[in-house]
Amino acid sequence: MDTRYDNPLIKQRLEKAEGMREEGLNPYPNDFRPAHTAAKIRKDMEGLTSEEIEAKGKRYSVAGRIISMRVMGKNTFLKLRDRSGDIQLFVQRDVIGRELYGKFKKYDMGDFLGAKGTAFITKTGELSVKAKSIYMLSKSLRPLPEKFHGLTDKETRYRQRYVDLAINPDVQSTFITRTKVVAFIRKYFQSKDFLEVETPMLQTIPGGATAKPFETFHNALSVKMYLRIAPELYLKRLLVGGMERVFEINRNFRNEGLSNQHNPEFTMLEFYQAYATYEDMMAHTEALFSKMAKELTGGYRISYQGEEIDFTPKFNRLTMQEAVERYSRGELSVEDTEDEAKLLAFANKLGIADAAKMSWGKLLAEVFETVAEPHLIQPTFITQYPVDVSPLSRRNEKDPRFTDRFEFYIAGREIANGFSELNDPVDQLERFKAQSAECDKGDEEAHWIDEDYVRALEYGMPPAGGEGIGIDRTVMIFTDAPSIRDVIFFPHMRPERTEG
RNA sequence: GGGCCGUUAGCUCAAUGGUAGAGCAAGUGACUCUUAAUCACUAGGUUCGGGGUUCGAGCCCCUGACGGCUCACCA
Repeated sequence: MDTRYDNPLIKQRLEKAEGMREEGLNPYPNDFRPAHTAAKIRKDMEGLTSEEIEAKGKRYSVAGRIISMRVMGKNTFLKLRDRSGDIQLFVQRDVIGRELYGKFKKYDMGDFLGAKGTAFITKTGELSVKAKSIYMLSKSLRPLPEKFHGLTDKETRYRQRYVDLAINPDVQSTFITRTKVVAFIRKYFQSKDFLEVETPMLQTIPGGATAKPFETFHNALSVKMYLRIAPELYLKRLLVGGMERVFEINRNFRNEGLSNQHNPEFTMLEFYQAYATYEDMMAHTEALFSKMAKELTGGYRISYQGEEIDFTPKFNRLTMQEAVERYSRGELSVEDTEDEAKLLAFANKLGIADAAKMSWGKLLAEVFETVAEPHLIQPTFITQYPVDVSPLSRRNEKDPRFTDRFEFYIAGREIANGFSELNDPVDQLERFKAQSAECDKGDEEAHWIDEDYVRALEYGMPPAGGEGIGIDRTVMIFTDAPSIRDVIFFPHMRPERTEG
């Protein structure tokens, strides 16, 4: 049963639309072509006096959504919003005619309107368009939220993002910044001779990360498939094939919990460069973030949730062990972290669950995450990751307990993860097998054995560095967004109506 | 998944267990330079759903749905 028109506010508007049809007018025409935007008019008239503007007499045509309307007898002021911003429209009965003005007064906030006219400045100093003619372009049936408080209910903002975008001005600018971030990244890697590629989202062996995948099924092939948790293993197959510099910006899917920093599908940049190491990856990261800060904000310092983040190179750099020492305030020194008993005692003190079952490397990583991670506010590289938490990274030549891997932190969050790639097929197979054993022990996220990937490595993969950068989290930093939901147009939620 | 908080008119919010209100939006009228325009009048509600306690429930209890924050897991 359709109850939508029970709402008197919607019914009224519907009746207005029907009234137009009865008069032979289409409430949804598509024959008006605006030649100008609000911003264009502003730019044209910038710095001119009222007299100069009127003397120009240039005719404009604009279109947009009515976001406010003040009828004052024979005059009406309304604000029109287009993609570039807002422009005030001044409509007078004696200009557009008594009959049209009478109909026009019944237009509603939210309607799309086209107008033609000349620019002028009102007595109170606002640049406006004096309408010579107006056109209803699309009748809005649902009332928009209130003009002063706007729409603040987060659930409605996320579920009905179109309303959020239409009336909360900062929302569009957040997503415009998102687009700029992605565009900047493309430009950066293209300038470094990287090729943008696309690899499978549907995979039979979900690899390249440790995470629970979404499952699906391909009917024609009659095979179980998974939405990818990372593109990594495919991109490295491209290295095997001789594509020495590749990057991909695309969605990953992980069947895990949601939070302020986790959406089930999220966007990841991954890039791989032959004849490079994790040091080169850190250099790219530093260049990318510092240049991006400059391009987006004009400077190296930005504000995130009340903290100043400084992207002036060089970024901080600590080994994992050094970070533990520093942020445990010396309670667990670098030397202590070498002592498994001391490390375990400290982990227990921190309340890390199942610490006794963990290997030394896993324990170190857990302790690091608990004690140091939240303090890594400024852009910081953490290096020297233990081999047992790094199944795809190249071993450090001086200390085989570690890999040549780093993670990049901003505002206490992991933003990127990069390493010198493991290209020894024998070592890789052993690590897959070790992960497989973890899997048998019940670790649902342990890496699967990907035989074809090992076969690819057996043909020979050039030494390489690779990295993944979380795009959503990066955008959060540059838009001062507290939640990942604020930088994803349509964040996932439970369905709003539960029928059946 | 755990804990805490929330859900009342289109929106933003009120309401000791005692007739559910306001502002904006809407309708009617006034108004030829407004900026959250102003003024007058009018209309607008299954208080998230279900059950219970009570003479009486928006409020108390139980239960379900959805969301926010947070912890756990992860990027």
